[in-house]
Amino acid sequence: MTEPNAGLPIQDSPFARKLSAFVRLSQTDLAVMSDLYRRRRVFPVGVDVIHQGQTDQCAYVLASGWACSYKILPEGTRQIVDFQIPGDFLGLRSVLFRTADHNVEPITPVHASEVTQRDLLAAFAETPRLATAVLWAASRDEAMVVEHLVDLGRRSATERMAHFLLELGARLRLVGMGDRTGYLCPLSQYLLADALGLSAVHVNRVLRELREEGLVTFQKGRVTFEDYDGLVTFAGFDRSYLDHEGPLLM
Amino acid sequence: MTEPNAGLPIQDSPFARKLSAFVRLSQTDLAVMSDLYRRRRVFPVGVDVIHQGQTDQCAYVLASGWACSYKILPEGTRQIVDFQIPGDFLGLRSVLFRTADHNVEPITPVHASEVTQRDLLAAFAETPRLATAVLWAASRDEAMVVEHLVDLGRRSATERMAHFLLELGARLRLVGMGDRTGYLCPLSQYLLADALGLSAVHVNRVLRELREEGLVTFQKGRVTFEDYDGLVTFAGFDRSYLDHEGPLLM
DNA sequence: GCGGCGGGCTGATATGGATCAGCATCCCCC
DNA sequence: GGGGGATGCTGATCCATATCAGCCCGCCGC
Repeated sequence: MTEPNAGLPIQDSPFARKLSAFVRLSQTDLAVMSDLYRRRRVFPVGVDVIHQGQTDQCAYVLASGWACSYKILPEGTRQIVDFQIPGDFLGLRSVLFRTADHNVEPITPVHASEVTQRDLLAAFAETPRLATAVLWAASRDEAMVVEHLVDLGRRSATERMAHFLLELGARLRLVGMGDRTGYLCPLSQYLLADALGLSAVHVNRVLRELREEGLVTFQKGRVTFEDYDGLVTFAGFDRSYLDHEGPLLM
Repeated sequence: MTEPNAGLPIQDSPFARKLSAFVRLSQTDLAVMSDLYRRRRVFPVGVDVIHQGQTDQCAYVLASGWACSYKILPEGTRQIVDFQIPGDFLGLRSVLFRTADHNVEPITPVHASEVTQRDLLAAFAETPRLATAVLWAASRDEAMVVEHLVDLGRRSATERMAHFLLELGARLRLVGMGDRTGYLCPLSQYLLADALGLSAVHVNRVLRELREEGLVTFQKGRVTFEDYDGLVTFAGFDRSYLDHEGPLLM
């Protein structure tokens, strides 16, 4: 397999693009970031990136591919907490805990850069602006989990799916992997079910319903928005927690 | 109203007690913390501490009383994301966003110390160890939200309630407000319903069920564990995400 | 060329929890 | 001392979603 975006200038990496939505990154920031990108690793499907209960994990920045973080329950079912796309951290939270409290598993083959606790703190010391940006990224991750929690607690299955597809679209657009018309999406209906707290059967029916309503189509690995504004209204989607209009910190 | 724990030495404050579960705090750390505690405010029930959509919010450290953070949905219902008890941050996440993405409302009268973004970054510069501790506290908050998400996604109403009561108990014990036999709890069944994604009616039935099973009793503002180990098993509760055995960082 | 398997799809039936309606108690305020 | 607003509690009914069962299709390995 060829290394995706190997020759990409650092400011065009998904990670830099995402952080740029929050702070304006200087040449120094970019150089330090470039350093973080050094230790590249590849995870094929089936090899966990982070394993629940394991100690002394390090974190990763996802360069290409899709992953998901999840928790396993005693009965054997699982709850997917979130999906990760290029530019996202994998296991940032678990760096601070003695043992990882969740799993991260690749959905497609994954290229990721290893970041140890030491690397991160060193980078922070060098450019505090980057520290702020990373803290922002972590806050954004938490905001997404909160929104996901609202999904599960108070939205119907159909609203939940609509909201989820919109959020994913907005995130992908931020790193240049989709536009207002839709995006490529490697998630199976089983994965959606594990994420949305539904059964796979019901995911199928909900997708059909959204398709028949003329709102979104999810077929053959592509999500196509047929009526974006209608979908936003239906889902009660407010993207303000995902970015700002233009960088905040200069 | 008299100021609760006004004369309390700083190392006995709930905030210090909680952070001590993670790092060993030096005299300097405690002094800087004492400084953060300076600007005290009081919020009676009915006055929001943080208001969704408002800009330039600051955060607070809760000194006494209970609060809850929640999101309002277009239809008028709400989802409570978490309850805050003494020692917890209020709105830490919203300091980094231009506008707050959630509400925080007192459940009982609340005493809290105001912390601005500037205060926080200044304190971090002074004692990096405190920065790590705060980052840990934030990670722990996120871990709790994640566990809450698993509650809503994959646990039955009864397991969910059991898990919730256990988690709350463990948190309260960490700040000295409860023990293995139980704790005082000012939450109404309506609040529980908004948090657990249930109807108030069903909350009532679930509590009855747990009582009749001889696991927990929640009556007259007190939660009493009748069979702690049984409850832990029933809920699949693993408290490892809430603390460590002894401080990690020396 | 065929068997196995993952994934999408669908109908029938079961069920957990919502919703609606109403009563009892306590407490606060007039 | 009486009225009204929270809060707790309970029964009856309804509905969203789970569960079970099975089919079809395309892909991969042998």
